[in-house]
Amino acid sequence: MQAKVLREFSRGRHKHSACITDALKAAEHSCKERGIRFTAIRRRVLELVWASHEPVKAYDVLDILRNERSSAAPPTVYRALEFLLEEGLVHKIESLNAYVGCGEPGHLDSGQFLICSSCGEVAELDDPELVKLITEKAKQIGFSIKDQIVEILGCCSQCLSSK
Amino acid sequence: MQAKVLREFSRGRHKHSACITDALKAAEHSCKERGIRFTAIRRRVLELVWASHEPVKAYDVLDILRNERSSAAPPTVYRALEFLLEEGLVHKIESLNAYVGCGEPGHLDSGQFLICSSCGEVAELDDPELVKLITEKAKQIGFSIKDQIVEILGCCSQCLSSK
DNA sequence: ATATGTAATGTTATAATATAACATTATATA
DNA sequence: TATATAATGTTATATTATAACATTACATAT
Ligand SMILES: [Zn+2]
Ligand SMILES: [Zn+2]
Ligand SMILES: [Zn+2]
Ligand SMILES: [Zn+2]
Repeated sequence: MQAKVLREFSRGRHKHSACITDALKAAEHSCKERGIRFTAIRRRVLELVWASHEPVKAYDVLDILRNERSSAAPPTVYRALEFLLEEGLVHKIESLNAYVGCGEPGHLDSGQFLICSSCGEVAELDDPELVKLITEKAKQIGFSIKDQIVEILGCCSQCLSSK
Repeated sequence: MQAKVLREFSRGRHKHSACITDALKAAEHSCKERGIRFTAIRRRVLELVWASHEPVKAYDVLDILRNERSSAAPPTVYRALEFLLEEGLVHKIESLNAYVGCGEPGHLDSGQFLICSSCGEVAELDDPELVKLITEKAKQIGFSIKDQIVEILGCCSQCLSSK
């Protein structure tokens, strides 16, 4: 069984503007469905997080936002990120203190992240088999799982083949 | 197949001083074997990281160190932690920005951490089966693994049974 | 024992990441 | 339109981590 890829590596040139518009459209839809406000700030922060396939730093988002909105300050960004995290629209990469857009808003389990140390991009998998094994292993020692963080460091296929 | 527990939850009262002395002894031995200097600062920082079964913050270590050594400053602690991380004597819990002692210095793979949100303690597993599955899943999409981070959040058996 | 190079620590400053607390404004709906 | 709630503005500060350079300790060769 192969893992489902929620968020891909960019794999060379592709029409990334489509990644962004898809993500925004999905977010809009998801929020509308849940009766939740997808404000201009939240939308713009999500757009900036999706600027590339690399994880984005909160203060890099802030630097851009400051040029557009004089009132932008750290809480502006962190509140928007908090909202987006809660709604499952972005994920935090804990080992990088950085954020990535979620390729499939609203999927249940938290994904597994592949981090390429060569190109810096991050992909997201959703692998029920892996989640299940982790759950079982924990259960065997009497531990009850609420959430799990899986961040896999290495080199993506694109970077491997271009060596 | 059951995961090997490298670092246990404390499971109620136990002679924790033995955990500390064991860890220091193991570290001393490991460093001697590798011809590496286990200085007083490094030893003391490791001892403080092992103060309990909960992960420890760098600045909490620093606060204690300052009372013992007037020259203690952030680099004092971060350098010691960096050394201990490199030697496999401690691990960083990325999702908490905190550090735990390694229950079995020198084991090869990075472990899997169980974080109890009730008591705050952290256990470490070494499960080759899990490592293997993660490696295979990554391989299936052409990704080559260098390292992996697994942090499992939930509730430990001790806390579950005391509810 | 002394010189020499390297590793470790000291010291000061600052960068990077994140939150607290309270004021103001916008939005929904009664 | 009044009211409650959610969102944003604003200022300050907490937390986590590193840069850069000076000094000291240690191992080893002479
Ligand atoms: Zn794209
Ligand atoms: Zn890559
Ligand atoms: Zn103990
Ligand atoms: Zn517990």
